[in-house]
Amino acid sequence: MAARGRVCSIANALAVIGERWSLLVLREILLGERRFDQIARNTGASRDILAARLRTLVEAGVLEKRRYEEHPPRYEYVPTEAGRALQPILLNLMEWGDRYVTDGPPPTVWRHSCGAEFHPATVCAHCGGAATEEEMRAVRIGPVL
Amino acid sequence: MAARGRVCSIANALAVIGERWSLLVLREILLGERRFDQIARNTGASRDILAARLRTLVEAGVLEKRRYEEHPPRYEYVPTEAGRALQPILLNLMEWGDRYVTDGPPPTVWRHSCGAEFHPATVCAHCGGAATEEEMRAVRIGPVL
DNA sequence: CGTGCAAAGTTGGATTTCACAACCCACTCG
DNA sequence: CGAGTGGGTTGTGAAATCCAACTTTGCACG
Repeated sequence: MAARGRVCSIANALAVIGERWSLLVLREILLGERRFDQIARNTGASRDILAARLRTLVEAGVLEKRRYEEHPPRYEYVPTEAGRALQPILLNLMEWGDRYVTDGPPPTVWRHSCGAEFHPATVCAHCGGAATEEEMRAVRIGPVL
Repeated sequence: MAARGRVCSIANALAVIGERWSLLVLREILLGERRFDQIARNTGASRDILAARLRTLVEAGVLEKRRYEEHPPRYEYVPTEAGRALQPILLNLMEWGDRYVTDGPPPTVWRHSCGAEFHPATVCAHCGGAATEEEMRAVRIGPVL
């Protein structure tokens, strides 16, 4: 792992969930899939890579591996708090993909409890105001090593 | 490129910005860096990979390559609208990394115009309500091919 | 008993990507 | 002239990925 470049939590986050397939695995987990075969089918990842990714996500504390059957031993993967906290990232990725990459209508659609079709907006957690570039300024930026 | 797996804008988005270094390049661009050497230094990516990433991001319409000097020819990379629309994703990634990965205090801190230290919250764009799992339900989910 | 099926992986080998250093070219500066 | 800078390309070797096949532990049928 390169220790070079800017000291940055984006880089640190990507070291955990930035490898290929990791976020698609999380997508399936947060859609409710918990089993190896199902995750393999729904993501398209090959089984060896999937096994490796699940291991690193468990080690990183994003998923928990739990035995749900003794004989024969069978396992499921459930999200930890850190795993559930990735949902905003996935929602924003989906929105961006819908807008700028996917041709045609969005493949997946959510509805919010307010009745409207759900689209994410990222706002200031304190005041609820928009998080545009003009509204924000960097107080401190991680240095480059 | 696997055409397998679920039809999903998250997968489509990751096909564009999910390769290694792509999001760190975007981070630097959105921090205001525009030049090849500076992006190389600040991300830690090797120059050959960086050249490849910049090419694919330009082809995907996320960045624009612009000549800013004729003799000798010099280029800068500026974000398109699609590139600027990635900011919420980066802010949420930073927040998640601060909380669950980075040891110690956040390396980078923003302040919102309301005066508070900035932390992102993802809400329903229509009503402003929280985007928790209980508040949302999937109307349609992309099929698995 | 033998065959088939399922879940959750592991193994071996080919292919692709990545990393690192070195090099190139067009200029500018001293 | 020689050194430095910006923006890359090339060559080589290491690492990661893909794919298909195999393994293990058990259940269910006939």
